[in-house]
Amino acid sequence: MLTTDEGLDTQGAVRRANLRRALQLVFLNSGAQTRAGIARATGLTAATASSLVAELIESRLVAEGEQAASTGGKRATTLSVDAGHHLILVLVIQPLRANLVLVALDGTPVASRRVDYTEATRDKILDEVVTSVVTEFGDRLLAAGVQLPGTTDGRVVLESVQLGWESVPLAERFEHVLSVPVLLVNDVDAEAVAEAGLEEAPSGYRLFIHLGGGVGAAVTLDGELAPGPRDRAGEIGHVQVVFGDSARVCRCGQRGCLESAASLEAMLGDQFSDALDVSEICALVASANGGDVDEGARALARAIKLISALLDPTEVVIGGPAAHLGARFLDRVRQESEYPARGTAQVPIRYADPRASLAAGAAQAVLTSVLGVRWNPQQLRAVSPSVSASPD
Amino acid sequence: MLTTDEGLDTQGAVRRANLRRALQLVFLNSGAQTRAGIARATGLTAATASSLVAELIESRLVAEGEQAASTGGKRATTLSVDAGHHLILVLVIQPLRANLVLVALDGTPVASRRVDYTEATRDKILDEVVTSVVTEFGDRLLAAGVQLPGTTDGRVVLESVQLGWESVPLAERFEHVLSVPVLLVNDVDAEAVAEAGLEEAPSGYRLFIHLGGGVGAAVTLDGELAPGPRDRAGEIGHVQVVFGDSARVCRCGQRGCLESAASLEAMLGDQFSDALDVSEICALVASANGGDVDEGARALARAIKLISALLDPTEVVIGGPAAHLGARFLDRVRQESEYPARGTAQVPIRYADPRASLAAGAAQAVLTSVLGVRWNPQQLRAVSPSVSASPD
DNA sequence: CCAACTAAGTTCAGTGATTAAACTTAGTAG
DNA sequence: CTACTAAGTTTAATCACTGAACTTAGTTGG
Repeated sequence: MLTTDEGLDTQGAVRRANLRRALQLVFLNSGAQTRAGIARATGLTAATASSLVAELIESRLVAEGEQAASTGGKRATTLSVDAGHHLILVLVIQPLRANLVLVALDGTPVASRRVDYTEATRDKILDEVVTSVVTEFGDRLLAAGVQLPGTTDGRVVLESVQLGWESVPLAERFEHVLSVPVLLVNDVDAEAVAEAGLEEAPSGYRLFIHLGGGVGAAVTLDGELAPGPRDRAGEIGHVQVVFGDSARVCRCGQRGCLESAASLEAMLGDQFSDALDVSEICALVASANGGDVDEGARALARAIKLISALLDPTEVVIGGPAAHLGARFLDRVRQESEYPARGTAQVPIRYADPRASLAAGAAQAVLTSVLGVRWNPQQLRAVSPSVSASPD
Repeated sequence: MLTTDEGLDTQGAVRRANLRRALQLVFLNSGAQTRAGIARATGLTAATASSLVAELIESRLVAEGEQAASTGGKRATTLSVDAGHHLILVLVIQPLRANLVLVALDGTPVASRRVDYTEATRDKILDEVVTSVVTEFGDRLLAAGVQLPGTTDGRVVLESVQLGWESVPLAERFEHVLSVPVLLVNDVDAEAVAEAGLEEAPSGYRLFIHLGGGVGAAVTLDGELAPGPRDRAGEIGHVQVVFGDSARVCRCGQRGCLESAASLEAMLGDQFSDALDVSEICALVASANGGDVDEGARALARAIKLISALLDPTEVVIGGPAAHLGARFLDRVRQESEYPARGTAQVPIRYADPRASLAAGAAQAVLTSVLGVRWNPQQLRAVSPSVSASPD
C-alpha cells in the first residue's frame, strides 16, 4: 500500500509521492481522468503515468472505466476510483451511542449500523462491534477512523469529559483487532475537515466553530487539518469573553466563558440538547429570547475577531446545531465582528453546509492520513451513515 | 545552487532533499559534523553522504575543517559552514532609518551600515544603499531579506501604515538591482523566528507577541513561521479585549483595543517611544502607574488565553520593548491567563531572550527560504548589526 | 615495532524510477 | 483510402542511491 511517508529522501519516496499525485487526480476527477491527463497535470511522462496507473490498478485503488469520446485521436480509457474493494471503517462514538459506517473508496457507504449503550456497557459493546466488522469485512478493510468528543493526538484519547475517558490508547486497542491503521479524530476537527472538503479547491486557513451544547473550534489549512500538534487545540469553550454584569457563571465555575454565552443552551434555553433534530432546533429558535441570542452572537464575535486577526483566515464557518440558528444570529455575529482596522477586509462568516454528514470528516481524515488524498465534494457528500438503526 | 524548489516530483527532488538534510546537519553542528556523521544521521550510505558533501563544498556552502580526534580508527574530517563566500543581505527598514547587514553563512556579520532618512528621501536612499551593496559584494550575494513594519506576502508590501506604503512590489524592485532572490518579512514575524531559533530544538507552535508602540503577534511551528498565507496575519492590536468603563479610546477610533491597553504607551505613559533604549525603558517601568500595567497585563492575558486555547502552543513569548517590563507585568499576565479547564496545563509564558538581534530573524527567514536550513542558536546569536552608524 | 582491529572515506558495479524517443493502437477528416 | 491526431506502450539512457570491496589512517596489544 502507499502509506504516506512524507519526506523525499530516498527514491522510493519519489514513487510514493507520484503515486499519491496520480491517485489524487483520479479522486478529484473520478470517471473523467485518463493516463494522458495525469501525465499532463503532473508534468510526468506518459510512460511514467502509465506505470503509476498500472500500480494503482494493481493495488485496487483505481479502476479502468469506459472509453472516452475521441478528441481527434485514439479514445482515452477513463479512470475512476475503485469502489469495489477497499473499505474505510468509520466509527462515530457518542456518549450513548455509536454509528459505524463502512465507506468505499468512492465515498459511498457499503454498510452502516448504529448501536446504543450505557456508560457501563460502552466499552464491551464497542469491542464487539469492531470485532464483528473484522469477521464480515476484514480482508477488504484499508483503515479505520474513530471520531469522538474529546482531545486526542490521533492514537490516544487524552481526555474526554463526555465519555469519561482519560489517556485511553484506543487506536492501539482497535488496531489489534482490525489489523489496519486506526486514526482517532476529535469530532469538531472532523466536522471542520468535512466542511472544508465541500469546497471545490479549499485554500488558506479556514476557522470552523462548532456551536452546540459545547463550543469548540478547529482550523484547516488548504482543506486539511492545520499541521502541527493538535492534542488539546480548539478547546475554546472556556475562554472568558463576557465581562461585567452580563457575564454568567459557567458550568466550569468561571464567569463569562464563551460557552456560557454562546452555547445553544445559553441562547435557546435549557430545552436544548444535542439530541434534537433540525426541526426541533428551529422551533426553539423561533421562541428564543432575542437578547440571549444577541449576547451569544456578541460573545462569539469577540472570539472570531481575535482569532481572525491572528490567522487571517479565508473564511469563518459556524457549524454544529448552531448552523440552524437562522439569519438573525448570523447577522449579529457578522456585525459584531467587523474589524475597523485599516485595509483589513471583513472576514466572511457563514453557516456550515448541512450536506456534510456525520461520518464524512473522519472518513476524509483517514483517507488523507493513509492515502494522502482527498475526495471531491460530490464523493464526500456521498459519505453518509443513513443509519437504519439496529441496536445490538 | 540548491534553490529550495519545493515541487516534489522528479528524481532531482531526492537530491535536493538530501542536500538540504546534509546541509542542515552541518549547520546545526558546524565544525563537529563529518561525512560519516551525516551518513549515520540521515540513514544514507557513506558513499551518498560523501557525494552530497562534495557537492556542498563545490557550491561553497560547506568547508572542510580540522581532522577530528580518532574514535578508534581513521580520524574524521570535520565539516563546517563555509563562511568565506556567500553573503545574505538583510535590510531592516524603519520609518526614519534602515540598518543593512551582510551576514556570512555562519551568521557572522561581514559588514553593516545604518542610514537615516526622511519620509521624502527614503525611497531614493534605500535604492542607493542597495545599489552600493551590488558594486561591493554583488558576486558573493546569495539572497536578501527585507524586514519592515507592515503586512506582506513576501513579495509585495501590502500595507504599511508606519512607512506610508501600500501595494509596493519591493521584492521585485530590489531583485532587479541585486539579481538574487529577495524576501520581504514582517518585523514581528522576524522577531518570532529569531526567538524560536534560539531554542535548541524548537517544536510545536509558539506564540510570539510583540509589545511596543504597537501590538502584533506571530506564530511559529517547529521554529519556522507557521505555514499558509500570512499576508495580514498577526495584526491583533485592534481587537477589543477591554470592556466597560476601563476601555480607553484607541487611536484607531475603537474603544478597548488590545493596543489601547497593552501598548507600552498605554502602560508606561506618553514618554514611551519605540526609540528608547533598555535603560530608559527600565526607568519608565520603575515610575509607571501600577494600575495601568496591571490593566495592560489583563488585556494581554485575555488575548493569550483565547489564542492558546485554539492553538495549544508549547510556549508564549512576549517580545519587543515589553520584554523589559520586569517581573510584575509578567506575573500578572501569567496569573490572568490561568485557564481553569479540565486537564489543561497552564501555558508557559516568558519574556523574549534579549540576545536575539535586530537582523537575525529576517536573516534566518531568508536562509530557510533559500537553503531550507536553520542556524543553531550560537550562529543565530552571532547575527547582529552592531551598527557603527554612518549616515549617508 | 608489528599484527590485528577499527573507523572514515572512496570507488564502482547494480538497482529503481524517470525520461526521451520510437512505436503501436485507434480514432477523425478530407 | 490516406493523412493526421491523440492515447498508450516499449525500450534504451540517465540520475541518484545502495552495497560491497577497497584505501587510508588511526588505536591497541603482544
